[in-house]
Amino acid sequence: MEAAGRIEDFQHGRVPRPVRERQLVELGEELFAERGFAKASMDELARRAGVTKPVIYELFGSKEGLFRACLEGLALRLADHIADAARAEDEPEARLRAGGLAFLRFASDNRMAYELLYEGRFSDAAVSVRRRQAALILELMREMAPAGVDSHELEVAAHAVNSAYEGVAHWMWDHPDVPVERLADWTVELLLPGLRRFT
Amino acid sequence: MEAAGRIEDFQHGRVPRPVRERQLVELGEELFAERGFAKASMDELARRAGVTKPVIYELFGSKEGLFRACLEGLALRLADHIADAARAEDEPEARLRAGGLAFLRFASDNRMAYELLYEGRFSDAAVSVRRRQAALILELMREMAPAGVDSHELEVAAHAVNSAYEGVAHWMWDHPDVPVERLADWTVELLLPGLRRFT
DNA sequence: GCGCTGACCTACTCCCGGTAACTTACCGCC
DNA sequence: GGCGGTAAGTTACCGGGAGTAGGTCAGCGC
Repeated sequence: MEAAGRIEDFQHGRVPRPVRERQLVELGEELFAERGFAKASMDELARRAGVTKPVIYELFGSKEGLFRACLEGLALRLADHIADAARAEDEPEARLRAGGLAFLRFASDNRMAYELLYEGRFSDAAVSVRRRQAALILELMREMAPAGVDSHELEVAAHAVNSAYEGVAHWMWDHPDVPVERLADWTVELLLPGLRRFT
Repeated sequence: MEAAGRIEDFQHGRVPRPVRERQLVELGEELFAERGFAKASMDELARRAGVTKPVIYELFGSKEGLFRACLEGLALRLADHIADAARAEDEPEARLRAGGLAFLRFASDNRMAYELLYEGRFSDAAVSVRRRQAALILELMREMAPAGVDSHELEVAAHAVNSAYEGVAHWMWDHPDVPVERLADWTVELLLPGLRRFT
């Protein structure tokens, strides 16, 4: 009987499936980010959502299914963020710098979300996230690559670039005092010379 | 009373703690490699070792404790493998190629062990493994870097190089037909130009 | 022989992912 | 308006795995 009504109250009682789904994904992202995959419990998610477990299992099939659904949104947000930043530039160097900076900013501002994306290399979910990121970079590179470049070599370069930035992100978390722009510059200086061949 | 006697039989009955410890770490590495951390069960390890669970918990405290102990050995082996290969060369380019090749070979020949090392970025165990690998590369780079190079920049480069190779390893698993030497060459060509500054 | 210590086991507890079977609110239709 | 049918949700459970309390049993010093 409160006038207030917290957000969750909107979803109390019976609600169409797609709404429940979005709500659960949202709460799932929070919970997984707080606790990590292993320590997040489905019972707790159910409690937070004001629902019982079978509802979640009806919608997502399993804990991993829910996790995938949560990753989906995160991965899309990250990829869009990077693609937008990179495509705003034309020159290869500016593209690399802008894309890399966007990535590092995302990792810096959404550390929990980022780590969620890569939790468990063994899980094919994380593997597919990495593949998609590399595919994005590959696409961006292909838009500028001259004809005659070996396709496999380009793919390998894309994977290497992607992972190199991941490594930089890890260093960044250990050194929060170093400005992200400087990191982006260093990484460009390291990678660009070897990438000139592809432009 | 069999003449045969499988290896485990040596450890049956009462045995000094350090021996049990080594045996459990060894069997643990196998089990974790087979199933991954999450799906490996302590009951099964106990069964394989011919011991009961409390023995394991007495020695390692928790499942994660055992996991750490297993990682320790793996990480050391990997690091030694790379350091030996790299230090056998003098020229920067040859070092990078040799070290990188050693890494890729390890990842190729011991995929399970490798993935074990990085299972779960969130787990601080994996994070510390990555840090140590980067530290090794940093050390190798420092042995050749001229004075006056910014220390932070060198560290970032080491992390980037390390992770770049991780990314290449992932691509490699998706393309087992491509010879590892070619991958090593491509990666050297990509990274070396940007590293010349540090040599 | 006697007790003490170190190696090991029995027999649990609790938590968590997952499920089978049942109940309730709502919506269209006569 | 009431009445079925279905979408939405619940209760009450199972199995398995991490972790533990407390007991057993062999050997060694004395």
